[in-house]
Amino acid sequence: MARWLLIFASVPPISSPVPELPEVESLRLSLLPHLLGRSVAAARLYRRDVLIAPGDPPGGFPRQRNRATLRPKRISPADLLTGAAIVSLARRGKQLAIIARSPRAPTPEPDRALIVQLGMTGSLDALAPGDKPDAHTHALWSLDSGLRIRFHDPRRFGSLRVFRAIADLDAHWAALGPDALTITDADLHAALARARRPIKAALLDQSVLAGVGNIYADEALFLARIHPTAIAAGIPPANIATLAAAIRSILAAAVQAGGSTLRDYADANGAQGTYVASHRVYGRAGLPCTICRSPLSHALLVQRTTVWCPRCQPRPRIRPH
DNA sequence: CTGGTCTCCTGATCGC
DNA sequence: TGCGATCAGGAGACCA
Repeated sequence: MARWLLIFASVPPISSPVPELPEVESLRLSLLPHLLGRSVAAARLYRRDVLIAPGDPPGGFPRQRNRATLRPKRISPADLLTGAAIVSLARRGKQLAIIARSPRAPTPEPDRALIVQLGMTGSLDALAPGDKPDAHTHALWSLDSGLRIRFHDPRRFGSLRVFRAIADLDAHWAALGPDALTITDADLHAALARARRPIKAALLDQSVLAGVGNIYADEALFLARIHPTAIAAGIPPANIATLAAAIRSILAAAVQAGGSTLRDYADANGAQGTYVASHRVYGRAGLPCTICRSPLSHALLVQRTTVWCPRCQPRPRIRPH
């Protein structure tokens, strides 16, 4: 029993209300020791609409009102990794890939993968022994170790994506921009060079840069003192370099914080998620800027709440052609 | 091709 | 106390 508790306690739910790159990376790191080398003894799918498989209708499967245990046609048990051995966990942007090898794979190389996309409210965590999957549990994997991992997502913006070959996963990820955690000045400059739209919109586009969401976009722009509506391609290279550095440092700090959350949680004091990112602008509209004390501005940009400091992030002057 | 808008979904919060 | 309205947001569909 003690062993069970130890395993369970070290696979915590993610800490942030909205999983972005740091939360996914923390999740990946926390899952590694439990999943690597393990085989999937059984997998169960409760909602077909969270799964995206080759050949599915464009726009995804019809939304399902009620939860049910499924043995869906056109999906083999192997698609959910049943019987496969987990070889590695990879991340690109906010996507987490479970890479596995089927028992009778023709080569020793991994031959399939499952991408977990957490969306807004998704999580991947251990189901405590004795607990039953609740209404928001959409998939459940039982490992040969006895550990049960669930995909939990109340709002169902998340998804599971099936890949029957590693080449297909590579192709899927090739459509994403460079990973934000290690973005270089040159790569960010190249990614934004032809973007004639507000920098905030470009940063949120995963095909431009993979891993930045609404929270970190605002935080990085604040740190780099760039106005969110500045046209991306018109931002001077020096400022783009500052922005790249801001993105890297903010994300890296948040990944570290995820690690500290892990340790806090292992203390079993119930204070899981005690780390709350010290946001400078996100969620602080109208409050004083932490640098100049001006009230922070806010507006809707690309359908997203956007907060910035009108003094620290001055609106760029329109440059004539 | 690019970029802007709509839509999916449900828990939390707010006003009356 | 209750209940309806509103909001939040990732990313794919869709359209100009």
